[in-house]
Amino acid sequence: MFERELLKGSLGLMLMALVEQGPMYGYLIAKEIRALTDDVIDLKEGSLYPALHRLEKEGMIEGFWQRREDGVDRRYYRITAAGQAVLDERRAQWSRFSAAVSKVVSDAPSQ
Amino acid sequence: MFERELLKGSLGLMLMALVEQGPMYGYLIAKEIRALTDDVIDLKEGSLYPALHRLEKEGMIEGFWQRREDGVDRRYYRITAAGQAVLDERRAQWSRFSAAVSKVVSDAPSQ
DNA sequence: AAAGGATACTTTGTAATACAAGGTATAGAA
DNA sequence: TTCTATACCTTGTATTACAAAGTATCCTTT
Repeated sequence: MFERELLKGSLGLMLMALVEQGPMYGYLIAKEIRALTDDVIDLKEGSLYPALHRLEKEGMIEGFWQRREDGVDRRYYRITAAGQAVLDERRAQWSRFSAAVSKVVSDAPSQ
Repeated sequence: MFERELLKGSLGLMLMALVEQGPMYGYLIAKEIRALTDDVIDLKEGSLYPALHRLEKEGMIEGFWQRREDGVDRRYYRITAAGQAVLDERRAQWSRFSAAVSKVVSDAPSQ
């Protein structure tokens, strides 16, 4: 990912936002993000799984194993009540922050 | 700064965007960013000065000392030609990235 | 049948960087 | 005199995305 540093701080937010819509597992989350963003954000496994573990450890999401018919186990995650509250907060924070950066960065010189 | 991680990757961009408008020195840049963003982004000195040094070392901006009447030295920075090219690129990148995050994070469930 | 790719999860080590906390120095206000 | 604002600097730390490696299954292609 060439926007490596940009991703920091917004990855957890995106993961929580996706999991909020219903139980999802890691691999699918990565695919969803690629699809939604036209490959602008292409999450690597070394980022994705540690981030999910981190969020689970913090109590933001909770994971559970689900066995498919073919015997393959997948770890689904859903958002917790605490996670929902933090998500709402972080969503607002992202709005403020991205608007602030855009303002500073915007082509138009001040005034 | 409570949005510490969010800032990563966008700080250099903001500094270059401000310096693009004309020579500015560090302390003033921090004040400008606070003013423009209504204190949403409050740059700490431990972030600001190393970031300016980094950008200068990379050849994105160039600094020069200017002495005020009272004898105080200030280090002004202006953007370089190379920096201007990179800034244009990063500005576009920021647009793509922030739009992508906003899409993933947006309240509306997909479809 | 063998090879490759997609699916699906995991781990270890590394590089990058915002910031806390300390420092220096001057000028003006309380 | 003490405090605040101005203006710069540095060292050490915590965080975290990612590269790279591994495990295992299934399906498609050669």
